[in-house]
Amino acid sequence: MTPFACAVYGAATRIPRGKVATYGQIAELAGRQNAARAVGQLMANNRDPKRVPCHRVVGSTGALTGYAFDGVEMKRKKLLAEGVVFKGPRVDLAQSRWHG
DNA sequence: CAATTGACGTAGT
DNA sequence: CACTACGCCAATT
Repeated sequence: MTPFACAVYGAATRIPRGKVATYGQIAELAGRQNAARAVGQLMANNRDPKRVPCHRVVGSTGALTGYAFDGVEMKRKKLLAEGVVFKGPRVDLAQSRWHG
């Protein structure tokens, strides 16, 4: 595990239930403000979906971009179940965005 | 070590 | 708004 990856997963773990964070946010918490893309890479390659709530990570617009194991559909359901507010096809960041 | 890849982000059309 | 064109970064090949 690289230090960066560790920071990223660490940050992701801190996301409270019912809230979501953007890739950019995670990148920032991990110390690389414009590494949003790299963050996605790690999530996609994430071998421990049980340890990291990667379903609480969405795009800056609130769009659900992907979910490695169960697909975007399942991701949406999970968030919905946790109380995340959706605005049409995407998350309503105005309400459900996590402020760390 | 260089090239390729991907769950991004912002600005412009 | 939806779509395109570029910039960015770390992991993999």
